[in-house]
Amino acid sequence: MAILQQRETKSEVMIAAVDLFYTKGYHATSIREISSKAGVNVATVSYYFAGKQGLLEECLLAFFEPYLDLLQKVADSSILKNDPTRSHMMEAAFSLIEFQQQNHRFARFAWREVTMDSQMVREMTSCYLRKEQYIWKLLLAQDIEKGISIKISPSFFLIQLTSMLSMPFLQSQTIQELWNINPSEKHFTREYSCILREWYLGVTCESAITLG
Amino acid sequence: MAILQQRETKSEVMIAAVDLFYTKGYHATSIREISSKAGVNVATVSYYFAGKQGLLEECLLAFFEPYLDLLQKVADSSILKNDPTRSHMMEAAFSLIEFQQQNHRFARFAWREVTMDSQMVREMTSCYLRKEQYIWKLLLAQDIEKGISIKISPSFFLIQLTSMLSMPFLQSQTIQELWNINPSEKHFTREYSCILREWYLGVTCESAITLG
Amino acid sequence: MAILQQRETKSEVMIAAVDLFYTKGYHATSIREISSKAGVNVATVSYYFAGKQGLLEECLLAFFEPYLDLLQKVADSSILKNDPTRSHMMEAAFSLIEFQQQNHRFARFAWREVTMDSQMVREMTSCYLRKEQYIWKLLLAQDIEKGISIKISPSFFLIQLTSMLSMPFLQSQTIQELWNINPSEKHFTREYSCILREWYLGVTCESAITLG
Amino acid sequence: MAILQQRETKSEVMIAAVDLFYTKGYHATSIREISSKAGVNVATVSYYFAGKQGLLEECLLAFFEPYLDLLQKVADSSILKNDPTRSHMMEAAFSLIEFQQQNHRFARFAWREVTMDSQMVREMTSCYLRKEQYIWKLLLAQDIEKGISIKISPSFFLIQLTSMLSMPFLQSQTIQELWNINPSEKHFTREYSCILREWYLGVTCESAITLG
DNA sequence: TATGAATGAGGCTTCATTCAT
DNA sequence: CATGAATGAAGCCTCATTCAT
Repeated sequence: MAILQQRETKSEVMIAAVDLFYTKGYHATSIREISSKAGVNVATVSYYFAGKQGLLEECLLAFFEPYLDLLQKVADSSILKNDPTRSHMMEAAFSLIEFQQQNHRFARFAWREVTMDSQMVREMTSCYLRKEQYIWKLLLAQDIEKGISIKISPSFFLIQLTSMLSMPFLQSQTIQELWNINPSEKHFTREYSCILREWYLGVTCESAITLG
Repeated sequence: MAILQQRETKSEVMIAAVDLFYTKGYHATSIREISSKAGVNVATVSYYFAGKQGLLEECLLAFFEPYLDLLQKVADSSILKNDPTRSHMMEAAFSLIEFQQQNHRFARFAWREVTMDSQMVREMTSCYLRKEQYIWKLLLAQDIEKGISIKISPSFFLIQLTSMLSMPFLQSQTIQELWNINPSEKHFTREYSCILREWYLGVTCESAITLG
Repeated sequence: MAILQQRETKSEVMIAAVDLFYTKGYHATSIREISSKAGVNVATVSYYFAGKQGLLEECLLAFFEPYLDLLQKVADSSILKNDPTRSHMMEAAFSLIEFQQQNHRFARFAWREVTMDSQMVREMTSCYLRKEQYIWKLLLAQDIEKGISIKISPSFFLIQLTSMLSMPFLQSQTIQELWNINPSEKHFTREYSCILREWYLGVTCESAITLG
Repeated sequence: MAILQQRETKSEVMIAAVDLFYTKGYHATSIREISSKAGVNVATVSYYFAGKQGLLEECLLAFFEPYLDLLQKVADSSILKNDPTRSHMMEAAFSLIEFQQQNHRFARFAWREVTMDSQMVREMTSCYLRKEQYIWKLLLAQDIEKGISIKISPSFFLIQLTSMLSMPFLQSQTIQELWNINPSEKHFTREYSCILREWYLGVTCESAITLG
């Protein structure tokens, strides 16, 4: 139970932190705000995360790790099943949209923070984004094997895809205000998958593949 | 000459500021860093911009104002010429890419800052982004009149277009590291216009229109 | 004991603050001076008092609250005893002189600060001085009931009395230099009570009342 | 005319300064506020007064010099006329009240500033207040010669008198709020002279002297 | 495990002043 | 005479952190 309590306190701090990072950004948020929002003492934050930077790292990991795990999982099962009638690439995309919608605060904050260039961010970029790229290339290769042909160059295709995955969360305010699409609402997943699908149909040639 | 000198000092401060904001973000940058980079006294910043926030505002305006002016100018001339063989929408897009490439630091910093939700940002969003949206809708309507038909819904089309305009600058590090496309280099304009064109061809039906 | 330690640090800061406020005035005193005089860190001041203004407020309260409490206490006991042979009004005056002599630094600083017109001062004035006036009027009415008759109008009487209570502390330097009466010395209480008594005898008609 | 213009600018600055000193005190007032209130450039203040402290000194002199001159003038004429039916002491008091009422802002600010103990204030005190004391003693001696007898000790008498002369201006807010006597209004002179007269009658024995 | 006291560093701003014009 | 640019110093405050408990 002691352990549980620790877990609880710790994750409450993280939730409060992400909430504030999401709104104001990492540097504009003080650990005093975080701790008071979480209802714990200021020292507790340093105690659990060894400083503010440690908290940031854990928060970023708490987003990127499951993000990559999910992508990996979809890729693995896709290889296992090897269903020729489905674009597992699109399936991965839909999953990631759903995951991000469920953690949209994490998503916005994480993608924004990756925009800065501190040493820590560069290290994370090197580690996670490369893995992500690797998996996408794999999935793309698989789709192509299945007979899907893309009208544009594979590089451009992947750039467009990956940026479409982060964009609505990163620029959520703009998106929401101008187009009335809100990544914080549940049905966003369905709506945005629709947009993705239309884009996909636009840039690929028709084939026997169905989009889940 | 006195005025000139003032202008010089002031714009040197702005240049230094944008450089640092671009790299580390607004809140992580201290005005001491800015002033020492600009080679002026700390107090000079507050003297010219009435505080750090004032500096931020002027920097944002220094990006969004010409950005919108450019878009407006292209829209105006497009209406004047009314050349049925050209997509003035794409021409606008190319111009904005070029403008942003020439001011890529401004661009990254501005789009990132728009990601935060402070009061000031919200006011700017209301003012500038709405105007931008309005012009795009106008241009789109014109293109459609000319006989271009888009395969996806107009809303989705504009969302994709506008996010493709900011994305490479906002996520420049990721883009560069993974795909070796560098928005800070001159030839990026050409390369990225290429990507845009392919996307455009993918989501529109063939027509007599040529893309400049 | 932790609480004790806190109290100690906090009150050491207050003592240092009043010492400096007394000498140079609130605005001319920096919290650096205060903290260094108190032997604590600069941040400690803001930690305990939430800023310089908070320190000022607590210092003023630390004077006006006991001041009013004392007046109230004398008034209460005066009503209880209802001794027809004593002017409880004068007794209250003597008590307040003694209290102020014991805290003459507080007194000078407080009365001087009340001289400024900031919002905070106005609020304090509204709160404390009105209560004080109310009690004086009560005491005066009681004295009159006992048969004391004042030669001058009650209003003028109270104005003279109250200003004689604060004057020697507020203008202590002048008083001391010119008349060699020093509010910081213990025997001032006796001396000044003498002055008060003479004044009182001058402006009231003789009666059976003795002045304590 | 050039000289006149200088005079005008200079005195406009002084008027603005006293206005602000009166309200917020010397240290809480910045020369930027003063200069902007006076409608001149910041540098002008340092130009005319050789710094902020110089401005303070001139403002204080601008009060104490005419104050003392007035007192001296009344004393001189009193000696000349030597009218046995008038208390020239009271006449001096009435004159000083009138003078202070006409310059009530100066008065409050000056008496308050004398409350601080900086080196400059001490020097001024030494110079002016001693002269004042000297004249009062002279006038008192004259009155006594005329047959007026005071019930209280001469020292106490002078202390009471001088403090009654500054008190209403120094503690004007309190006085005004509690007793509705306003030193900034013209008729205050008459009202307060009345209070003074009653006090005087209380502490002196009846005589043939009339109070103007 | 969790806290409150206390701190040193640094941040932003304001101030009074100077200097060239 | 009067000004605007620019500055160094200082002011207040907030921050992240540590330490004893």
